[in-house]
Amino acid sequence: MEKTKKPSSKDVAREAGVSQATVSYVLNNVPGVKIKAETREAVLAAARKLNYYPNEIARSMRLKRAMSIGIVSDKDVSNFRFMRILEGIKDALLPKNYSITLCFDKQNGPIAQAESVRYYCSNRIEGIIFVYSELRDEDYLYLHEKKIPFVVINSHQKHSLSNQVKNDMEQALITALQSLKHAGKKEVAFLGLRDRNPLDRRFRGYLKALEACALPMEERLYMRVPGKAEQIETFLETYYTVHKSLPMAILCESSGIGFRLLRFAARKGVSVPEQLSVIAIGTSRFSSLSYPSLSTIENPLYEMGYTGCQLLFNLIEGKPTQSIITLEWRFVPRESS
Amino acid sequence: MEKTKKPSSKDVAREAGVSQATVSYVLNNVPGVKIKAETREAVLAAARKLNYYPNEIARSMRLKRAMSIGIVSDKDVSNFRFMRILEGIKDALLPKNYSITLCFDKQNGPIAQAESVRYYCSNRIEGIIFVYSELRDEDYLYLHEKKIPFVVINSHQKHSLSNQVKNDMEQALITALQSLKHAGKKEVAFLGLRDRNPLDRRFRGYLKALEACALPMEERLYMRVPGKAEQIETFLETYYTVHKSLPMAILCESSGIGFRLLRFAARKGVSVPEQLSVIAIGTSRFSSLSYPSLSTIENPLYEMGYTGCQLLFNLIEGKPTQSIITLEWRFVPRESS
DNA sequence: CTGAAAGCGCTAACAT
DNA sequence: ATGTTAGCGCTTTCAG
Repeated sequence: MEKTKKPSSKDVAREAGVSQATVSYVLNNVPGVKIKAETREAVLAAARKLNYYPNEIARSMRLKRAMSIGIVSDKDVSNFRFMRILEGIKDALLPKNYSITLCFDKQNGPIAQAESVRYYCSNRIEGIIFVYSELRDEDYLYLHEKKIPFVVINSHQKHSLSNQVKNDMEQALITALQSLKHAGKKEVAFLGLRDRNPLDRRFRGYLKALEACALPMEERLYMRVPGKAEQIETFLETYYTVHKSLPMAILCESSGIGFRLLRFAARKGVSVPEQLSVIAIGTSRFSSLSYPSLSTIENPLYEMGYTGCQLLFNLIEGKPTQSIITLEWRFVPRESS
Repeated sequence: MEKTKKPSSKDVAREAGVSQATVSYVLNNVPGVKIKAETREAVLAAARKLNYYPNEIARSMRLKRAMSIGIVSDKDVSNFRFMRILEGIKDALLPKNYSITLCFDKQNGPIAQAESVRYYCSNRIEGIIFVYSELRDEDYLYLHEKKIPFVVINSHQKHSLSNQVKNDMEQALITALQSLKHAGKKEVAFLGLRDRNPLDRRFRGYLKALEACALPMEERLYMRVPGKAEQIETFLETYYTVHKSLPMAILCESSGIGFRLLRFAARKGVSVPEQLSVIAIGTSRFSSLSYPSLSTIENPLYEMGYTGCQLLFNLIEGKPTQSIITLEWRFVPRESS
């Protein structure tokens, strides 16, 4: 791997017949420094000729900024959600020319020894974004105390501490139910699993939305299936045999359950959305691929990444900023409603 | 965000009453430099007292090494596989104190303008690992020409070019079928989808393995279902009604299909593995969670990451190295076989 | 065994 | 409008 030494800004300066400073002024478009069009051209030409790339390390060193931020994520986040959030982060980073450093924090052990924190201390990164990874109270405290810029992007975090991008689905739920009501559906049922606590707030959100929309609230509309997702089919089968029909509209706890319901309806010859409207809570890669395509209420993943990153930059740059940002879920109507 | 300036090695030196050089010698354990135990202690104590972390940027600058490698991955890799490979990479990186920089290469456009290459040119990374992302022939050429250290970790790459970690499942398939034969299974069927080209090599591998094991090769054992994974159940239902039984052993194209088969068997009261042995091709997070747990033939994901990273380091450091490494899949017997 | 000093490539006062 | 120069924090000859 015979390395031909890379050209430095000095080389460019010599080639263009100017000083190193001028090269820096031109290449960085330093505001307040006027350069004659002629010299500017000469510099750019020289840089192109030598195929010059500024050495980011030297730049970092001089600016005393790492030009990178650390991302630590839970291993079990689905790739789809993680990537979507990353895209948001990346786009917020792009104009700043910052890079992303992946950190592998061990779940156990004090955060002071986590890779992300060590990277921060050794100037490899300027701040940390925790994506869907659980932070303990003492971790929050430590990060604050050490004045480490950080942001938590997480929908399941229990308490509302600072530096957090949260999300709220109440409004989107109301919009969704409202649209069902306008379509003439006089009742909206809820289909989900009973034994899964983390998603319980979806059921509670549904109840609140029912109330807000003045839709009937009755026990028989709460289709909460014990066991695992596989039981949904069996449940529907039984329900259908007993009632000889399904509710006019069903809100599903997750898109997975939404797809199951669609399949069931197709098998029974129940037409969607005429006889049955289906809306699912949650973002899925397949929502628009099913037939009929699945109406969903989606987490603002991209925005969570984008906004979270901007929040982090405000912290890094010491700008005043909100410490908790709440983003709204979106109702995305498709063919099934 | 009031920054209290971080201590430098100079501060540590002053605190310990030694020179900056000595601090460097001690902290880096420079080979060939003997330090009196007494001064060493003084330095370490001072470092601890000041809570000193070496500035990695300055270090990079001086060493002219970025101390980071770039990872570019296809967005559609499942998180499970990607993370497993990353763990391998990470572990290979750990003793070297290198970090991982995520690169977002656009699929289209010349690789010369991809983020990974730009990062390399500007000294942010020392090499690139492409994980499951398609590289065109001209990309290979470009990377070689520019002498950029890179490695491709990819099972689906069509042609065998250089700098690649490939994998081979032939041996593992033979081991698996052999074990079925020893368990007294006189025939092994294949269950998979017909209309999916990328996995076709699994079926071909199965045929080869049958031959190697001297097991019967008959059309009726090739259960290749047209359509999508959902059709598997219907297919099995029909098959079972017609034949009144299932083959004694079935090799499944993917773990998803394996789970479907297990469920079907349970429903029909077919005991696994006594009446039916099941083995699936592919790594899954759930293999050991089903009942009975699913025997699988697994891609060496972790090793692909680990070895790929070592290969990259050989390239970076200019050491002689194999340019293509092939890793073997593994047969992991569990309860279902 | 330890210290003094040079210098990596860049930017930003300060000069001119 | 552009050049001169100091120095970011570290490693590493070279001297002692």
